[in-house]
Amino acid sequence: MVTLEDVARQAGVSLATASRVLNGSTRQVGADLRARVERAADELGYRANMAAQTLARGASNVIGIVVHDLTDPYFAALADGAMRAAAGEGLLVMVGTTHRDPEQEIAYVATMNAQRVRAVLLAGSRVSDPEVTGRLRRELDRYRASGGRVACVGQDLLGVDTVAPANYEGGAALARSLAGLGHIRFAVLAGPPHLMTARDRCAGFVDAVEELGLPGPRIVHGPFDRDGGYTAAAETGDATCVFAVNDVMAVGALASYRDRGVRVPDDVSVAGFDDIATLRDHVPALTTVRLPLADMGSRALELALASGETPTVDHVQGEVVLRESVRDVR
Amino acid sequence: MVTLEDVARQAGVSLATASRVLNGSTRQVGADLRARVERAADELGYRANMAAQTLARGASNVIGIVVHDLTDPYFAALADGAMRAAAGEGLLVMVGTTHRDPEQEIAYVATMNAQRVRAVLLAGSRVSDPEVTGRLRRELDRYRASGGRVACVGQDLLGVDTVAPANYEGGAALARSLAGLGHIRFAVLAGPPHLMTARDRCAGFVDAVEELGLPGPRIVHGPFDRDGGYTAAAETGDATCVFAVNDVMAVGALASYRDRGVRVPDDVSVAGFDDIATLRDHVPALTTVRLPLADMGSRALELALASGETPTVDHVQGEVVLRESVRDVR
DNA sequence: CAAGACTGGGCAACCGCTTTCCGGGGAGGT
DNA sequence: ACCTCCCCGGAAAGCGGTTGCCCAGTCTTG
Repeated sequence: MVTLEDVARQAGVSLATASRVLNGSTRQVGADLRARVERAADELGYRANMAAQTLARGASNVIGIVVHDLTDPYFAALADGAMRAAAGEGLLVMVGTTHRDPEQEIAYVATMNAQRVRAVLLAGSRVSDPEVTGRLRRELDRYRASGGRVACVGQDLLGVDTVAPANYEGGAALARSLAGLGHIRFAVLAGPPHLMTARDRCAGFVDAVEELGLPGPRIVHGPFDRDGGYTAAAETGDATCVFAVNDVMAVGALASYRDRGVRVPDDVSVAGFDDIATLRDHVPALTTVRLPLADMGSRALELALASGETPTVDHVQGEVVLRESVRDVR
Repeated sequence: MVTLEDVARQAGVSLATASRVLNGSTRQVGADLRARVERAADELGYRANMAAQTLARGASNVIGIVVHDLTDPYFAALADGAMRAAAGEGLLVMVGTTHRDPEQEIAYVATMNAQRVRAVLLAGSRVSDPEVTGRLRRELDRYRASGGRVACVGQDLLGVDTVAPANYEGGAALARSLAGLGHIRFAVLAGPPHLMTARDRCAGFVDAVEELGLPGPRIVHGPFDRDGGYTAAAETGDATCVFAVNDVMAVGALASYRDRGVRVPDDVSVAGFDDIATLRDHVPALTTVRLPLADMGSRALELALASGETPTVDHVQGEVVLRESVRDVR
């Protein structure tokens, strides 16, 4: 393993000079020495040891991103946005996948803290359990106490910079659009009761429906993924319009109806949430609420890096996109 | 920032003892001191500084994964498999996204080397340019010279442990299946000419078609993504069966045909490659060649960590999955 | 009961790099 | 010709841990 000392010796200069040449410094180094050092480094195949550099500088150039599930396009898009922004700042990215286990999320914050990453991004829904949230907050505080920066994409529950998708408002806007098409009997594939994102989207939808004087939607809980949507879709009763709280569940629901010979949108209309890019070619095209996921990811990184005294909360509005999976029944 | 020294002082023990208690060691520490140290660490909110630990131990617990594009479900699945395996080994993951730029890939290897990661996984197709491959190899050699381990998912071109999907054979098997259904005039949406994965799949398909004595398929080049498939599908002429070299392109092709009123599979049959999970509910269901992506990712990590003197090459066979996007024309 | 084998605690060297501080030499000013 | 200032090179003190080694005390064991 080639060290800076090897390079310095080979070039016949001091450690200090070699360091200044190779790893940047405010100080100048004479042209001849500089060339000698560079040549030596090249010949020896020197690569700076970042661990040593981080230790000496007291600051790393790594950020951490903690996501629930990278194979879920929602998180992939979010992470991609954040990673692009990070690359733009010359930062490396360490990714932790919790597979939806809140304990894992806490553990990852501790780990990222140990890594002394410059910032941590928490992507993904909070859960409603205040005990878990409390422990997460404590771990975050511990991290921030030693100079770490944190941002979160999701609910503003952690007292940190947050990019908060307007889940409630998005659900409500969608409900109003669907009611505007003449739908009256709704059902919601509501996901898990403890997941805030699912809850907020569902609540916005239900409240809006009720404000319009329509009968309250039938709520069907279940997992937050494709299979959850598939299963839950079997219990939507006589609803003419079904809202799945995310696109992946909506696609599951569509598959379920298809398998059971229920036509969409003729027999039942289906809408989702997120507007996942990979799903845009689905047939029938999915009505949904579009969220600018990549922007949200990069925005979260910006917030984290810039974070000042009082946390900033950015509310991101979704945009209802009507497509052929819902029918106009007026 | 709380250091081990702070903990040791607060607990009234030496640095060595505190280290042995908190960060593991073969040496025993008496129960009372151990308790004192643990309490002090907890009170102070101590987190070991991994940079220091890495430096002192001379080995980090981080691995690097370099992918082309995380929002492409192919890479997401691969990365997820590798990350699960890494988590099982107690390793952290640093992810680099090249956005399909080979120079970026080389740069990331250098960076991962600087980070002294335990292993680097290179996921994704090689390109046919030998100059670029040569530079990548040199960078990898430099990394391995200092004890780094490397594995690759893709073509066995780097002289490292490799998980090699049988792209050529998969393309050929698919061709034989499709010909078996009575198809005669084929077209291939072949992706970019320089991308080995695209090339191999295409070559396998073409060779198999010709071996069967059928007319050579029409080859349409274009980008490796959804839009590439969409555009290329406009030029498939009178082919009755179209092979897109990956699922994402195939979905683009399906969209193109739909937009132009060409019915699939009635007017034209379409097949892809990879069997992307997110796309399994597509309508019509896509005929494809299934690759066990998550397993390939975790396998690559295993290979890298275990890597011995001579590189191992694992060939992974794909499995043809016939679904409704192709028609039996016999 | 003495001697050797363990146990467990602490000192200090070291991991590889950054950066402060010091000093020598050349340029510019008077 | 002398002084000052600036420029640039090097010595050395950290950064926060790990670990080899020494040593005192306790446990066997003949």
